[in-house]
Amino acid sequence: MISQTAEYALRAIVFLGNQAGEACTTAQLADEIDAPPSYLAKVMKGLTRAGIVGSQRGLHGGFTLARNPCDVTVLEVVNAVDAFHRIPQCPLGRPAHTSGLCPLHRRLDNVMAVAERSLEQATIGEVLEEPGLLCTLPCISRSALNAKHGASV
Amino acid sequence: MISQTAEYALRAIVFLGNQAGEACTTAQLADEIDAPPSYLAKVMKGLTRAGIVGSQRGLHGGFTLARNPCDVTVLEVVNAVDAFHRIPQCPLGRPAHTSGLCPLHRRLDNVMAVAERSLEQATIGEVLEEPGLLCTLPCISRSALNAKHGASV
DNA sequence: GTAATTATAGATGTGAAGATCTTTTTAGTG
DNA sequence: CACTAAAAAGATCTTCACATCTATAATTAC
Repeated sequence: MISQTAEYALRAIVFLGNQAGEACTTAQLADEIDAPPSYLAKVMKGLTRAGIVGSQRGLHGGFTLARNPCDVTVLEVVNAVDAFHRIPQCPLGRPAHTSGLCPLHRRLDNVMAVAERSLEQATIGEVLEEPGLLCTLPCISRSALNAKHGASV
Repeated sequence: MISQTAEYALRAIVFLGNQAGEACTTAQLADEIDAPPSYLAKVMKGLTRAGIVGSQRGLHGGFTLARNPCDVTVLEVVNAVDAFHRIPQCPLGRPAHTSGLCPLHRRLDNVMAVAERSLEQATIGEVLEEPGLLCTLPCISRSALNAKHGASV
């Protein structure tokens, strides 16, 4: 349901959301969120096309979050790179069942619907502001963050 | 989330549940549920190992549902062939986060939990007895069913 | 016993997602 | 302008779920 690609995309968005407008290159991002750089480039393209991040080429370019984190849902990010699939009709497509789903697939689709709603209710803003944890970034320690902000860049 | 393999397994279980104890060979099953026969054989092995279906070799052998359909959850079937994955810990495994999940992955795991619960609440018995649809079997029409029960076997 | 039928086991093939690499285009800097 | 930094684009490689095939073991019928 959450593909590896979607996982990278979410990490990237959360990281950018914490960067307060600072542009971030693919190489930087890849290092921070522990994703393969060349693959991340492809993932970021998807997020750019979807309008979730803005991109700037050339020197001092990079990616920035294009929208308010509180308005970006986790589902949007997932869909931007790897569309979430519901069950539109019975997979076997027998003539008698072109409209509506059989009992089995109705239930399975319901599971997907529940999951989809759950993904839609979570926003990036919420994730960023979640209290009670050491890290606001997924799996990146505060110390690493401070080091980065204090030293280089 | 619901892999192709799990889809085949569910169709097979629903079909067997509707067969009232009649043993069904892999070839028959594959034909009925529209699954690749040789692959279905492998899927059925998983269901057998999990104790959800019983198997009988030799002439007049085949598979039968080993338990009361009402006691078999959709989740059990899925897990028998293609384990449902929660997020046990932060995928990056930074030392600081070995216990508990970061805000992002806590939410993602929550989505999985919601889906898992939903899969667990649906039983095969429910699917079989669902009213208001032409088919009790997924995507197999009543007429096809009657033909089968009336004629051969 | 033999032959037929069927599940079981394991080796092998295939395609799509995941990942990498190279080239091109765009933007800033001196 | 030339030079460099960075995203965009697209070709290619890799890996794993999905699928197939062949051989073996178990059961029944005769």
